[in-house]
Amino acid sequence: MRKMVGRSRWQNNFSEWFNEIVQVAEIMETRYPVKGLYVWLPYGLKLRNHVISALKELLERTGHREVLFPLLIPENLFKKEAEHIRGFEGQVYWVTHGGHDRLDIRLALRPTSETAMYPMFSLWIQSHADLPLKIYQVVNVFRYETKMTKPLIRLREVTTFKEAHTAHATAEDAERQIREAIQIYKQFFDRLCIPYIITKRPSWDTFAGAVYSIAFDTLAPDGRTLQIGTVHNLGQNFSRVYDVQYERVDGSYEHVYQTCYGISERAIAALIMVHGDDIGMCLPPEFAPIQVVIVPIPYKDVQAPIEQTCTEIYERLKQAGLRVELDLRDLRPGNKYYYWERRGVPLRIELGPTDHANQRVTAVRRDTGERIHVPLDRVAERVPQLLREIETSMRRRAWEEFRKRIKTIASVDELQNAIHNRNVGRVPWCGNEKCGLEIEERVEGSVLGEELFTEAPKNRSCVVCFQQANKWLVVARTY
RNA sequence: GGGGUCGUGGGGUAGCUUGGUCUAUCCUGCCAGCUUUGGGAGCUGGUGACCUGGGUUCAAAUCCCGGCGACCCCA
Repeated sequence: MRKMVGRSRWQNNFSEWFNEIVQVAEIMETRYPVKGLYVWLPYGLKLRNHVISALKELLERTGHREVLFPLLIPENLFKKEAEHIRGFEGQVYWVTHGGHDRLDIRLALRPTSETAMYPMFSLWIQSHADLPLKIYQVVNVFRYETKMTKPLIRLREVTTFKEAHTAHATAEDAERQIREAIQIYKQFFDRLCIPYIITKRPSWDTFAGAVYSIAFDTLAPDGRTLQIGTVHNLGQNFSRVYDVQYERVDGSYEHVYQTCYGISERAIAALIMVHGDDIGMCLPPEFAPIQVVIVPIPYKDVQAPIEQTCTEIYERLKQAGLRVELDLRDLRPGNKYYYWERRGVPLRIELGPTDHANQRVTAVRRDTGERIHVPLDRVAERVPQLLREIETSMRRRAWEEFRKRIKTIASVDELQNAIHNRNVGRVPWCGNEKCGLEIEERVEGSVLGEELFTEAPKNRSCVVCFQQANKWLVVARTY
């Protein structure tokens, strides 16, 4: 049996690895001549579409309806909510001209869509019967990043922003919606086999205009966390400004309570990085553009029958609903192995003279390198089974690796040490903003927030002020 | 926000310090042919590059300035 592929470059030269794989696996063309903009290639776009479908399915199943808003937002609407604009104004692209004419009102390329949508909400929502309103869209958004850009991770055009927006009659219902959103995102990332930690962002890192923000973070091989999803409770901050009111049963009026939540193509970045190794990607079968590749090994005297059998297998798997590719190119088998392995195809089926003589194929798992002989007449049942096994073990392995790198720690010094060693630190915290900010001063990481869905620390003292701690604060280097 | 390094065929590079036989090196890729096929085969032939704009100079891949782009470090 072949040993699992190494991960030294993946881990120690992650940035280089990532940039190379994104290109070599034909996810994106990174040479587009504008900073922070990239081209989706056919293979990458298929991957992207599968990811989008999975989330759409989860959103539709929970009563969200898809819409599509314009890209341009007039300045006066965009600037209505003071906090919101304060958070975004430094990174907005403005359209100032139409042809030769200077526009009277500048138009923003949406950095996010609250200010485009909520004026419409005020037209759409009249009575309590219109609530809750739950919509989403998958669009591009623009943010003028001044920092170094990186494909799929830090972009000036986020091309795959899956944003949901909801409106509710009561604060309680908005809270319920937050919990639903978290459940949806959990299921989504579970399907992607991406591990995550959920935190409530600290007050100084809340989404501009939100009451509070909750975020999902995963971990890159280089020890930085990657924010892959956010859920915001907007309270009535926006509905007051955009005058989104509804009429109650008793005839009185109230502003709606809102939430919004979004996921970008960072989910795809996570998919690539979390499951990668030194050769390249390894994609969970649900999302792999090609789930199975068949590689014939055509020795001269048996070439025709082997290719014939491969074609039959190909047809059979295709009929079983799998995304399968038959590689008949005139290349050596080894060359083809590397080719498909880099692209993350989860399962390879080889058929050579020995297999042929024994009426079997050799299946090779991308995640473990394990070789499995499958009788020809059982291929159609065994392959889907193997794909399920691959998914399960990919998910388990990813979570195991993730958990190992979340370190529970009792002092600031140890925290700095853990972060330095490419881990995520989890420290007892009193809940005071001052202590949180001091931690950011004293270690080379940032506060992700207070960990949610976990037991509060017992008999522990805050690592800064040594008062009774009631929360776990998660700290890491971040993207 | 501050500092630094760099830009040569599709990818990776040599050449730059000391300007001139650079008609630009090597590896890889790609195309054609032969030969091969159980982990990146071999041989032959072919294809293809000095980021951009200005400046210095008899002469610029090489020196200077701007732009665009890439990467790294610090806050």
